[in-house]
Amino acid sequence: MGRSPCCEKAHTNKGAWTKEEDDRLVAYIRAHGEGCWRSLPKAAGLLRCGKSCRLRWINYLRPDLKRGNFTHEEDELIIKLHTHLGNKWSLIAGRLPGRTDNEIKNYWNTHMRRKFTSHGIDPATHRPTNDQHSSHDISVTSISFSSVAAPAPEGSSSGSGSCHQQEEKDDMKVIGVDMKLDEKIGQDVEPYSHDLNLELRISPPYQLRQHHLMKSVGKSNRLICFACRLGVQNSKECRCRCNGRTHFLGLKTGALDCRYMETK
DNA sequence: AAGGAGCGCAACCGCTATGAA
DNA sequence: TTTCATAGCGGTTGCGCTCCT
Repeated sequence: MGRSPCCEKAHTNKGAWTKEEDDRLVAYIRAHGEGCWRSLPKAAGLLRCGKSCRLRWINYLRPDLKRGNFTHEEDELIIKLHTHLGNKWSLIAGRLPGRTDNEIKNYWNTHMRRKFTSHGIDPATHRPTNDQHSSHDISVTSISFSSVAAPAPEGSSSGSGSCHQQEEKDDMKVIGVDMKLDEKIGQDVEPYSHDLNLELRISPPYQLRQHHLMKSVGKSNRLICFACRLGVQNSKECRCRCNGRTHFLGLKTGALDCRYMETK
């Protein structure tokens, strides 16, 4: 037995919203607030599914939405957050005021993904697609994007022959991809002088690097639980009661502990 | 100028999480 | 504890627009 439909599909409109429908939805929410989405369409006089109303409001009609192109700063932040969160679009959107998860998802799947792949980088892993190493023996992957065309440092192009191609129409450019073996963990890495340097350290299981990570975070040596590393400190799954730890980029630091990043 | 290909984005679908009864 | 309704999320689809031949 399947789930009952969220609305009577036979009597609901689908497809693009009309101006009149938008106006009705906005007027209703302004008057009554975001209440029960299921009952909203009927109350607002809309022949729409509640789910559809919710999507329309969140993704398009909300007054605090920022429309228009993504800025370079937003680009960087999206890359940074995607490195650590993956396809958690709602979490990423939560760090980008005025942007919706759907917008960011679309932007990633169209613009960013193409830029990554055109430079020979897997957008899912942020690693070179022709990477010959297995995942367990790579510890550092530095992917740097810059709006300024700067010469790539010598020897920084391993694994990505397309990094230096100039034919890219936009001004985004991969400066360097650097991979180092596991024994490099903890060593100082000569920084590139770029606008942004993302360093993703793909490492052995968290506990093995606990001491190093605690030092880098500058906190006590208390172990944090799995729930906190996922950024859900206040959940009932929390075993360590580390609520309220410092935020970084608005994220609970625990969420970043297993793979941390540096920006320059 | 016409038509096909590719792209971008809004919207939908199916699933999971959550909370109330 | 179980069941069910609802909210929310991520993946996917489809349409309209632009570009290219």
